[in-house]
Amino acid sequence: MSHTESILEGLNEKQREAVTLDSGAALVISGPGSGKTRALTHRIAYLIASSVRPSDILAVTFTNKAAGEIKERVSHLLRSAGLAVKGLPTMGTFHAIGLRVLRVHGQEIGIGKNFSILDSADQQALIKRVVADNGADIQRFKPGPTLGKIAKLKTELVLPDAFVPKGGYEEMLARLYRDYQSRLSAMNVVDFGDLISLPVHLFRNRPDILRGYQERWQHILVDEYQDTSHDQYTLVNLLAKGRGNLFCIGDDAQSIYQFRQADIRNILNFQRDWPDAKIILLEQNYRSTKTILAAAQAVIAHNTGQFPKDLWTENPDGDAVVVTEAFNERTEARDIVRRLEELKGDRYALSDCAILYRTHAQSRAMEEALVQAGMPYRIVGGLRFYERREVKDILAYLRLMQNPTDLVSFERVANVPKRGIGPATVSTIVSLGGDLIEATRRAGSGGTPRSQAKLQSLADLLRGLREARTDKSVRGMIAHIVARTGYREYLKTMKDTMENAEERLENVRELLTVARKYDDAGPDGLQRFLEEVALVQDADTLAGTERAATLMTMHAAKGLEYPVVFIIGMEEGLFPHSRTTYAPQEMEEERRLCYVAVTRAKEHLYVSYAKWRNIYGSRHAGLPSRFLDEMPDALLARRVPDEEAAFEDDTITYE
DNA sequence: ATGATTTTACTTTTT
DNA sequence: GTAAAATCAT
Repeated sequence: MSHTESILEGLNEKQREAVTLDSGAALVISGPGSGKTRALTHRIAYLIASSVRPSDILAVTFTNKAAGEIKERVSHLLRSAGLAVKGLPTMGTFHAIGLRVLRVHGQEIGIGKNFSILDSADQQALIKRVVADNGADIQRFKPGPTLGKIAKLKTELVLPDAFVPKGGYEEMLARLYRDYQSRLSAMNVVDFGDLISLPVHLFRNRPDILRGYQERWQHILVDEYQDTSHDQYTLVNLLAKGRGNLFCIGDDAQSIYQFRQADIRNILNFQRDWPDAKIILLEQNYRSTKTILAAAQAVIAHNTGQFPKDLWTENPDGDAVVVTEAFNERTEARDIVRRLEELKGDRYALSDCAILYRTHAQSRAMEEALVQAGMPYRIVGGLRFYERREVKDILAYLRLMQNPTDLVSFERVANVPKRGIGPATVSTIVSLGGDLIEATRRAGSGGTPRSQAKLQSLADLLRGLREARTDKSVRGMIAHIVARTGYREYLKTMKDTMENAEERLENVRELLTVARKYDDAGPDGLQRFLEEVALVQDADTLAGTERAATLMTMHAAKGLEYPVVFIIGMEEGLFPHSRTTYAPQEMEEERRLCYVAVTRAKEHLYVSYAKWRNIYGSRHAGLPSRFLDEMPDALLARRVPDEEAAFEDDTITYE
């Protein structure tokens, strides 16, 4: 058997067609459970088997997890096809690719080589300062939304100078944007948006540099194309305009990140951009029962302007979708726990079950019921590892070592652990600008003897840490920081419980484990470590292999599948969420989210709603979600559990 | 500068 | 209802 034959083995006709396409542009619309990753990985392996050099290939994904999985599967495919190739294609997230370009060409756009990356919380802190310092009304320019508007301008590739404000609000926004951006460069940092938009601007201004990348990446493949934003789209198109070999795969019906600037038009208008593009539809579903698939399709049919597709499956009909009306969120949760108990006795493990909800806040009632029943569970999302306070503190120290002008990091650690340096003093130091360690030292030569001493000791501490950078590994530096700052003692004195301090220390140890990878990296170790933690936010070791049910938002569930899926809180106002009910576009996105949630289920799907629900402390009557009405009755089995069980330990359920 | 108290706000979030 | 942020005493 030839190499290519081996790679094509086991693919269905459509998959094979996608994998073996000739050069040129192609769009593969891949329904849920239709083998999207399979098509993508086999395509890459096929190209290599057809003697394309691996280094000529660029594959772009949205998550590190996806990039890792593709890498893994491609090398496995190549190995089992008996192909010995040296090197693998360039595979990574949009942001990782952008970062690579910036590291090489930082000089050309004046950000140098040693910039660091601001994460979302840091951006938040910075924008607050900018809003305050410009005398903007905090009510009209709340940090989150303001940052959102700036991010949007960046994805639209509008630079501060090119932004033409209309009206007073935008006048101020323009000022804030300009100021925000100039502070970024003053600190020598970039935000996430810059990782994509700066390379695009670079390529537009420097065709010579673009040319080099076009030559280098002759085959470009993009995963989850429906989620690309305008700048990502432009980046891909600029690169692909070289050889014209562009392979995009995705599903317009699963576009659920428009609130994060994903632009569904990128996939819908693919043919306009690439008139000769081949379009292939993967419509066979290997995941769900006929019933589940039919329910999902019935819902999504209420949207307009999707790629027409007709999903089908050879899987059995399966059971009806069970629709449960609960009295309130607690009875809803208890009902699910009872159901989990039954399933557990049957042929399912808890790890086969996922409980999906629209908002994180909904997890609590569910958790309480699970804890009460002594049933193990794990929650995906919520507070992530790199967002934890202790981790951020240590990282801020490290970033300050790498980049002494990073004032966001400086502000974070200046008084952590508490050393009597308040906001007033910090802003004095910051206003001196430049190297903040140096600025601290200079600020320490004035003022009262008392504050002098404090500042000098902070300056000494930071200087000592920075010197440690030259002869210590990242791991050594973290240990050094913890030791020299008295961080351990600080954690213990915090008004937290003891176990909490222990848990926080455990997180610091976990950070050491991550850092170990860079032990042998030499002088670049720190920079590379900081890049990894900036770009890999979900470092939560997916140690969820134990027998536990999984709880997560519907967004977090995208790309996953479970034999048994529960969707809770199917009520108007919650899902679709009240904030989205009026704009048709957002309504359609909610519906796609429902489609995504439903199609996670392989064998059994349970959906539920509550007649009464506590939201922010007050009680609200709930109506079943319109999405339930959109599922044909023939596919549903409705039930209303006996409410007596609900009341027995629930005496204060009255008005 | 810091600890206590009140006010406020609150969808989703691959990087 | 909660948790973070703003405000108020010390």
